[in-house]
Amino acid sequence: MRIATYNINGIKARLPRLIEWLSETQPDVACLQEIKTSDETFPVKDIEDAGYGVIWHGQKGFNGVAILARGETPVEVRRGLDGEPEDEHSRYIEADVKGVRVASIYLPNGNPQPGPKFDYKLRWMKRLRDRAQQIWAEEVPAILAGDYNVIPRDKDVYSVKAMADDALMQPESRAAYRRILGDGWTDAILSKHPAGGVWTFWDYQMNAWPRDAGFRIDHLLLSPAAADRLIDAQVDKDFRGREKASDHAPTWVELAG
DNA sequence: ATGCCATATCACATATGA
Repeated sequence: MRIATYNINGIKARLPRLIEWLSETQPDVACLQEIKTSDETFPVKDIEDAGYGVIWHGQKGFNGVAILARGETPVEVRRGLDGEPEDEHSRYIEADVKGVRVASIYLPNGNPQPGPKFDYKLRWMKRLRDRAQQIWAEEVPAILAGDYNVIPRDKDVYSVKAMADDALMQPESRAAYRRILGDGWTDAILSKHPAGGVWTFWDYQMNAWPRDAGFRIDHLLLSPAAADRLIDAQVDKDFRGREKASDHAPTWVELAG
């Protein structure tokens, strides 16, 4: 069973690419981020016509997450995180699908730092960890997948110097990510590619894609019951090079069974 | 400090992104 995460940077602009990716790679479950559309305007019919059931948590103009499942509709468990009722960003949706608990996560970018956006990022990461601990206590196979906007290690970025002041690799961002891993979650790409040099994002600017100047910010975190079934973890890098591509590439895990 | 590119919206200018 393959479970993927894909920040598509606008589902309307990316719809042909999304349908093509679903058709070519046939993921069993796909977590999307940055759908950038309201609940009312989500292209549910196009996705159903491609053979997928879907739940989504939209927002006009930016943010927005969804979970797709081949041949069935995910059973929603919750949308949004506790701890900050005034937070109206659509960044989290969670469902039970094909025997696995799956979350689609769009973690705040946090730039510029320092500042209120960075503070929001760190608060959001604490709220995510709180939810992850609740899921952990349920002892279900679980995958927390999405755009974490965190470069975990220096080996996960093309240039430490170029990104040194970016919110994505500040010590506080890394520490918050490490605390979640410290609770026992397995970073699937890290576990299969410990040497690093695996990118999931390439900026549209500064010729980043042709230079292969990327970094790793899209992550799949596995609970022990899911990690026990981990066969492979990869990036569909090819899709970053196509016409009208997202700046992220699809990233996925293959689980036994 | 800003633009570089891209997507979006009360669209020909501005917010957001990473």
